[in-house]
Amino acid sequence: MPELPEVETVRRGLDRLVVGRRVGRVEVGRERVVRRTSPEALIHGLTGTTILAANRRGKYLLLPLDSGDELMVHLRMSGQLLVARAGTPRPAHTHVVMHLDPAGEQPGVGRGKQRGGQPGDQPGDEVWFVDPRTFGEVVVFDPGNVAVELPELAAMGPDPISEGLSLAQLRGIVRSRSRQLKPMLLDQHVIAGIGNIYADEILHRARLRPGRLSDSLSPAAERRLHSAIHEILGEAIMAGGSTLGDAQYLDLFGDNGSYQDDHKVYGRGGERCLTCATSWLRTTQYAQRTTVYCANCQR
DNA sequence: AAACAAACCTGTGCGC
DNA sequence: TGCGCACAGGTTTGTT
Repeated sequence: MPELPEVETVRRGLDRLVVGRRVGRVEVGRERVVRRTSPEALIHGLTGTTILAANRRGKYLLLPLDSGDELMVHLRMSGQLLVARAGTPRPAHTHVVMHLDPAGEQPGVGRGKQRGGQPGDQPGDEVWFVDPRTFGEVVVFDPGNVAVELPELAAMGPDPISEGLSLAQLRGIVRSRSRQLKPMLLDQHVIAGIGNIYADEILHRARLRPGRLSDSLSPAAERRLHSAIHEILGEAIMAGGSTLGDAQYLDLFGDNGSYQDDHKVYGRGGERCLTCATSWLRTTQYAQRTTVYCANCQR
């Protein structure tokens, strides 16, 4: 489900509510979501640690811990990260639960107000990892050994938001290979964070067809692609991401995004193009993914 | 090097 | 109402 804007929205929620908090008890339900290591490794790696930051690279959430290890969460297609007061009934498919000590108990590290009560005088919060399809995963890894423990991180392309992607950089990327633009945008080794929704929206904004070869762009077209990547991702983050009809994507607090209301092509196959108002949007396939584009606007 | 297919799972919506 | 099929935001792996 979630692409860069959705993961970024979750990251901001973690930054507000989870960073600076100490992890108490950890529960693991289905082992599949900790398949990279084991339930014991996750529980041992998290229990008693304090979360120092909430970072994101592409669709990966990376939370450094005061132990020196790092927590990685990937939502894949149907994963959600939600916070709730301890004791709140959990939804189906809740596979990992992290109990957070009450806020304000950590001297020195706390971000929120030090609310001066005794530890334990209020229920702590819980962070839930919920994932019906169990494609997502949760792992504690050693960042000093990332090439072995999370090799895909080391091989990932630049993240346009968290790391930046200059026009010169994008020119280097598109000219150094001859790839169809849609599969290229989806390839996390090339640029990190773009998925099926935003690839289509970016190409429509840039007025480029999904099948155009990356090394066939004019300098002006390269500029349009560069601008579109930043504009679309930026607007989507401002809107809190896209929540589709099935409401699978919700942020940390259970709220939906609103960028779905601004989609110009995704999910609109067969409709008239909103931009040119003359052509009908075509649905086709690239990289085994449904792709919608306007043959009039996009060349 | 790049394109393609299948695989990993569960839920939902649609046609019959 | 019930059943079967197609399809879904992602990524990896193995083949052409």
